[in-house]
Amino acid sequence: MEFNIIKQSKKSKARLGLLKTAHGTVETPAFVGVATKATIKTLSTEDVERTGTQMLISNTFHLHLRPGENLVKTNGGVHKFMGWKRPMMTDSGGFQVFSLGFGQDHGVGKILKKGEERTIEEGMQPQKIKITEKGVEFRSPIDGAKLFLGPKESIAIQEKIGADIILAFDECPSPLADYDYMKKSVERTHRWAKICLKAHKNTLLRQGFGGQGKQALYGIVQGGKWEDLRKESARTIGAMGFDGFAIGGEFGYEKEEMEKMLRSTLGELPEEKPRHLLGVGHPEDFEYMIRAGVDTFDCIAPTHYARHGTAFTSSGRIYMKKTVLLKDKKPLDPKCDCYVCKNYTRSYLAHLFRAGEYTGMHLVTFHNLYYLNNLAKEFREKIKNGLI
RNA sequence: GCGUCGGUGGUAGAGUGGUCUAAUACACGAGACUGUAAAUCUCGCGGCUUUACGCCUUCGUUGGUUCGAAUCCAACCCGGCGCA
Repeated sequence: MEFNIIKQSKKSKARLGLLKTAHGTVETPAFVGVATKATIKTLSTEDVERTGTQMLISNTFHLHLRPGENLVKTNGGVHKFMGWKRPMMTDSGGFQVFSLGFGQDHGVGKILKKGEERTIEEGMQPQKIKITEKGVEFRSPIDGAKLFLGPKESIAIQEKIGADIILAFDECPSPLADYDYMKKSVERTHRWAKICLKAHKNTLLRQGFGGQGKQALYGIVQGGKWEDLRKESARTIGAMGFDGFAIGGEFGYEKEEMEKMLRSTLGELPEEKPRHLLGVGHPEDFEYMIRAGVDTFDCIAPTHYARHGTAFTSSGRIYMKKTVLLKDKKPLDPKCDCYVCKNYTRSYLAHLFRAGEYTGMHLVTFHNLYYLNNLAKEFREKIKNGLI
């Protein structure tokens, strides 16, 4: 993997870049589609290409559970397995430490709403999983079987899955974590990062080091909403020799606060290396993330929301189940060039959603992904033209 | 015409003397969702209001029994089935 910054904005930290991998080049800033189980739900891989998606992220934990990394490997790796020709990354399973742990216990997402008062203190453990120095004991959501995932395991699995970019195994701490919990958690994530780096280096040495197919490894910065922890984490991870970086966890409530936190975090990382922001990407997030200097970012919103009936459009969100839409013969988004907007009416899409037809989810998923990819493209244009 | 079974909220369908505005499901309405536990979840769904488990109105219609009826009785109306 190679990363070239083509243009650095003078107005902000935004930059235009080219992320080159063995499976092609990603023009950054770019939206990364979430293909957790090696598929964008409801779309064929060909459909995903047609949405303009440049890169996908799959998940170590989920592919390990099913079908198992060995099966992926015997199919020639995840690209061949799913027929995807463009770049790919895999998440390490770190997010599942949160979502299957404290996230599920407290019914909260990674970004907290204002007014939440519960806290997680140092030493506390989630109900369903157990976090130790070695890693995390999980229960399979499929059959309840006991599983263990730690830094070494995660890297070994990701090497077999074979994405272009893999991530260090981290703890994605709950936004409810207090300062002391966060501090300990970040320190452990740093220790795990070191183990991941060493494990992957050993693999590369065994393989004869380098070559076009060399898998890049990103370190993950944590620290929650505390600026000192974020900076410390960025400095520590930034100095370890990773190929790039990912920012995980939550970092504030308000968009302005998030931008500020992101900027100070990214300010501690080596400029020349790519930064990926994990799991943030509502349309409203694009501007501040890109202005802060984020190169790539993934988010389940376009695909997840689509299946739940929410479309992202140039005039805001549209809820597909509203009765009034049945009488609306306009395209989903008149300003969009995607084939859904060119060929179908809101009326028809609303009908499909009311009827519970899969095609509705498929079409809105397609549109949402197209819309976000196009939005990223518009921001690249803005950087190019010095507007942002 | 006789016999028989049955008529419950938008629909289907529980309930067979008080704890019934009436289970449950669906439909409908309003929300939520940011490295996917998720084609999911939450809330509302007779009316009114000082939003309380307060008042009023509802279980085909009318009348009756009872302290009290969706529940028991009578007549009537409507529907299914059987026999003429």
